[in-house]
Amino acid sequence: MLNYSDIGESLRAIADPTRGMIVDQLCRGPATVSELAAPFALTFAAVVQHIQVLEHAGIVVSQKVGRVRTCRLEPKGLAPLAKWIEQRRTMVERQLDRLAAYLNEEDAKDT
Amino acid sequence: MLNYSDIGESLRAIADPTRGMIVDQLCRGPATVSELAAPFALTFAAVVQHIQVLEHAGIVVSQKVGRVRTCRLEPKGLAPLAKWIEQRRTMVERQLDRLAAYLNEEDAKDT
DNA sequence: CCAATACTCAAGTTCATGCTTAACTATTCA
DNA sequence: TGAATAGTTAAGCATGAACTTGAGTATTGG
Repeated sequence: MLNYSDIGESLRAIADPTRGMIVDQLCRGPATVSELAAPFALTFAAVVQHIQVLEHAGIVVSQKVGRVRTCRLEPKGLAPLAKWIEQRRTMVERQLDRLAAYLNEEDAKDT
Repeated sequence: MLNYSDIGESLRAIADPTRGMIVDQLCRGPATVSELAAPFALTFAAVVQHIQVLEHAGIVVSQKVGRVRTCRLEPKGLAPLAKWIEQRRTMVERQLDRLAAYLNEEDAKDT
């Protein structure tokens, strides 16, 4: 069972609006740092810092060729997060099932 | 296609460690505000504020009976988030497939 | 009815994070 | 070689979010 400590960092990484939109952008394919920075009304340095956070969290990988750094999403990066959410969703479903079963039981007693 | 604006609030809601652990706890079943507060070295008020954030984000629902408020996870609360992540994961997979196909093509040319 | 419980709310403080500035390195190209 | 491009890094500022305090309401039990 995954718990919060397993996903905290990636969660905090994508929780920032700018970083969330960078992920959205990288979904459409790899991009350079300049390309990623272009849509934002931020300094270059700010965007670089965001990319560093995403890389440290294992969500983005990059490689530098010459003076150009190209970033892309790490395929396995979002996997633990997906798993954590899915685990919680199924547990809540099971809770609902148990509740329904309990209510049926009570109902049967009454009649 | 979901984009960041659709999930930003729920993402920011669960990105906080305390709130993440509250969600973890609620996974095991409904709990009162006092029960949720117990594990933390925080004031009651702080935990109440966290619960309010989770409720506002649609992740937690609660009802008050007498003086006791009982909280549980909203089954649909994490659904958009799960969908957003899944969309991104499949898009990255497709990128990898395209890359593999391209590399195979190049390979064929060389031989 | 009084005390204890369970929670609510408002106001003020503190601290982390995001942002900018500015100075720097490395690469490309004319 | 010199200028432009692409990115890196460090330092400091500033805003918002998390937290505390303190005072309040509503409910329960003896």
